[in-house]
Amino acid sequence: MTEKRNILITSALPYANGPIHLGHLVEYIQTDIWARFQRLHGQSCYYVCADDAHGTPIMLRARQDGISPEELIAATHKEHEADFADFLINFDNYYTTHSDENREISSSIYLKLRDAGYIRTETIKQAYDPEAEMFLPDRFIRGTCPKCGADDQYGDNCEACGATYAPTELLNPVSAVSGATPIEKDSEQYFFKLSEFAGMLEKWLHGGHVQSEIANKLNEWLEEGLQDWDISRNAPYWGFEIPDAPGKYFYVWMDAPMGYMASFKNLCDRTGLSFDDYWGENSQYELYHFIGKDIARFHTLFWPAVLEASGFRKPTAVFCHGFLTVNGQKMSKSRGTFIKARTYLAHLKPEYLRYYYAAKLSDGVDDIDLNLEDFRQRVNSDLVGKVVNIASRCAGFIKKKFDNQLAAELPEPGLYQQMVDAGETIADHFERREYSKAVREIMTLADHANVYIDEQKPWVLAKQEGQDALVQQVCTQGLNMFRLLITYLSPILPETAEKSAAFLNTELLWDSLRQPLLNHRINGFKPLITRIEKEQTDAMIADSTQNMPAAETATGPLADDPISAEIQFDDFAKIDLRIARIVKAEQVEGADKLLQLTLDLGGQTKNVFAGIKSAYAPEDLEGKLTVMVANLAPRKMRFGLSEGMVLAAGPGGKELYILSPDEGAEPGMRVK
RNA sequence: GGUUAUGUAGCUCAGUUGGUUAGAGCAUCGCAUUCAUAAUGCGGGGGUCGGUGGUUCAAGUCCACCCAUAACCA
Repeated sequence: MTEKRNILITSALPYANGPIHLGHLVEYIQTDIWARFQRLHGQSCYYVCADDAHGTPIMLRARQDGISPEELIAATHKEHEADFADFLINFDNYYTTHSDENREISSSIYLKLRDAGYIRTETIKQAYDPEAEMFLPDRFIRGTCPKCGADDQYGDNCEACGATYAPTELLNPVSAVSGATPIEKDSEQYFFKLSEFAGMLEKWLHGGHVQSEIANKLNEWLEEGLQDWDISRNAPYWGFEIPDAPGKYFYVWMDAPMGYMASFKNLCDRTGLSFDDYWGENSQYELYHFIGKDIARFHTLFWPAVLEASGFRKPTAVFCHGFLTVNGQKMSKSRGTFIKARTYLAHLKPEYLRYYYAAKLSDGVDDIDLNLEDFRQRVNSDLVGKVVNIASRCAGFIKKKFDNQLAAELPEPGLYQQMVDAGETIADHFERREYSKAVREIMTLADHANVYIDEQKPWVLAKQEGQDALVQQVCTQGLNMFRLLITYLSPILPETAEKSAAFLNTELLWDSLRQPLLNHRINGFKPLITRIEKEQTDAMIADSTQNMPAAETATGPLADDPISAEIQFDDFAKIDLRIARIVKAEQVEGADKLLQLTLDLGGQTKNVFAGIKSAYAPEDLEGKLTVMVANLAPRKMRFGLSEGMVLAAGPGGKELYILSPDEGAEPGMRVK
């Protein structure tokens, strides 16, 4: 083997004001698999992380809960650590940004930046809450969007129309802290001169340190021109005070990435590792940050520039991943798809999720979808039906007939060798973070193994005289193939790998796979993974579903389009609604949205142009019963006379739903 | 609104520099099998590759515009 690599990797620091959810776990699982793979492959790989424990939201949240920020972050730290441990995330250190190490590192980096002339101050106007006596981050100002008029929008962008703006442009702004109207107030801020690093960053981003999609994005920012970065916040603020500036604190995004260093420093101090070997300016060791695509800017612009400016090495690479959707949509508390790590664990084993994520992760920044139906079927079919089944169908014979003793040779060494050789491709996929390809490759091998057993039919041989030796050999072949597969899967399924090692009575090491297990006594087989039942995922969703108070339901048909003014019965009675059968439906030449319908009212037919082309094909409508406004005054349209309306609901486009009566209704009947 | 991505079978995804009849897994259907946690094997059906134009002998792949989704916009 070539010389051992020295690797340090990190996952982004989760914010210490809330629980870990399945979206977070995409990243921790992705990183953990990579770390485990590197170690399994004989490399030195340290994996550190920490809670991101500073900033206004934590300060306010603690205040709201009536506890100190220290108490809040201590409690959250405990929860986070337990969640990660139970998802088998194997950190070498899980620390916090609110630590002595981080205070020292961020202060010393700041002083280096200042002494090198990379810090300047400038007085700018900022939003200020006169009642709470504090400056307000954009997110803590709410008001009416200046573009679309939507109420209760954040100070930086509108969730309704997507517009971005300055908090000062917001109409009727209020502080989310006190409800007071914010005023503008001068404040002296400390800026890091990011603009001086444009040349370095330009070079860096083309050096293969980021994915192409991220490089494109960085290019765009560089072309716009880099502005200096405001790294200070005013008291009251929860964080570290800037050494030479009383009342000024480091912006949370300044000391958060330094938390990577601080966590590692803490590990070094405990274990005797050399911090400088990893972070020194000329370090030859590898450093990787796994992050979500939303925080690319902080890790690929600010962070390399700060490291460069303060005499540290820059990351070897920053790996971005996409977001998690559940059942094809954004996670939603009201749909029950905002699933906390803890809630998941109450119903399901962590390895199911580790496997499913692995089966979908690539080296790209695409979002991945957790489709719960697919999740169940995929995990059951791949892990239980294919992989573990190989062990399960061989183990019985070895136990019953051969007292758990494996044969002295493999009947098909060629097949075994093929699977050993495939390990190289699989390792390559893991290395390049193409886990989905690695998984597909491993499952193809599992298919081969099952085909082999199916062809050899040990259950038939077992009933034949004098074939015992062959039965033993076939099952030995099968179990050795299982050993290969589960070793390849061990970065993804550490617990099952451990159980399998106990079953096979051996260690699972990538490098010893070349040598099959022969003349070897194994232990009794117990089910290694059980199937996911639909009840389990259903219960998890039910547990996650929060009935949102009506006030918080920001969107939805009723919120978007409130109920109209009250009417009297007479008003309603004027409308003559009738059941109608669509006897003919056809395209209207030249019309974008219309279909021409011929409606039978039981003896009388009416011609109606309906704007439902985007949602219905004519052939799907013919023969259907629906409801029409029969006494609507006819209206001459470009394509002919329309003699009524059919009733439909929905916002438009593909989302249009025409009404249909329950069975038994007949054309011409009045609807009342 | 701008930018960067994404849009391929019911579901989840592959499709290299444009090149025969667009692939896989799961689901579904049929057959076989019963060693195995109702697991396995063989076979079948299923797609106008988001839409519309264009470049080309040839477009899922390149270009333009449009639609939808996501992230970012200090």
